[in-house]
Amino acid sequence: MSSEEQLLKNHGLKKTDIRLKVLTEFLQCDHALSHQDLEASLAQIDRVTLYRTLNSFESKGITHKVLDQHGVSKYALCKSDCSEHAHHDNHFHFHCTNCNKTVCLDDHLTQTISLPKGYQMSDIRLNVRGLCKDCI
Amino acid sequence: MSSEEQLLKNHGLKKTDIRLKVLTEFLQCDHALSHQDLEASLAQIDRVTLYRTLNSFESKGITHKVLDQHGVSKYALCKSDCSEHAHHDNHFHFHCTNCNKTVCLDDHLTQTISLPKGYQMSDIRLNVRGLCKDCI
DNA sequence: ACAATAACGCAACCTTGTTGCACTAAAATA
DNA sequence: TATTTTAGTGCAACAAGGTTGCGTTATTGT
Repeated sequence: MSSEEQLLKNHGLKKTDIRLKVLTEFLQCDHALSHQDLEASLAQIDRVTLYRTLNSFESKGITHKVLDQHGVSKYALCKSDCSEHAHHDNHFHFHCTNCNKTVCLDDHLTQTISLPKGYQMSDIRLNVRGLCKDCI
Repeated sequence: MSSEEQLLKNHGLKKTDIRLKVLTEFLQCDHALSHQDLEASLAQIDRVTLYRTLNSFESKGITHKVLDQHGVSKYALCKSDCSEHAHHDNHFHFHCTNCNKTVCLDDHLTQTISLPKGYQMSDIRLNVRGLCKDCI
């Protein structure tokens, strides 16, 4: 059974051509992919189906979503134990201001953040912007 | 001269009715405002003009832009010495997951972030999500 | 007061993303 | 294996956020 099929099975999703193709893209790629990226590499795929595919991957914990520097959604495979009800995607993300690629970083927040009185934190999104290795 | 007029003069923008009204909104408000917020409180304003107003405020350093948790632009007055060429908006922002209000926090990043080899950081966006004082 | 310049208002457009519905394919069951 | 259930797909239509072009109007420096 391919990695793609394994992923679908493990997360309780039916095996379909489109899902397998989209997963192949993710597995071959070292950065986060936008809807537009995927539409380009998988021509002839219906855009609505692709949106729905990305949404079910996210809600089943196969991928996590990150908004890039322009507010556009990008998706990347979850490293490990994300489940339907809890994403563990509080790691940082890097956005290249030149090529617009987004990559996951390994770092987590260590400093404490002081909030105004009465505020309650649930999670944190830290986005680093700059130039990636290919754009320096 | 009103604070609104002062702000326009200091940043080299012509004084117009619309700009004064938009600035009044910002001065009266303790959280960041979206285009939609402003369109609602300043009815009868042309939406394109409002977009252009917000863009010139940002490029002249009167306001800074922050993307909220859904990727929608919100604008808030800059605290002090932002100029045309350098925003100092590396402070954190808080997004309430209930009422969707965005506020500026005073904290800055103190921890160092390790990037992959060959990557270069230019700035950081840290967004805290949670519940604000009115939504707990 | 006047000319130069910047701002405004409108129409049209683009991109990202969603919803409804009819049709088709996957998988569970018999 | 044939059937039935269930989920996925494709299409049309729509909505929100945001931009561009262009003619008109207002602000400001002389």
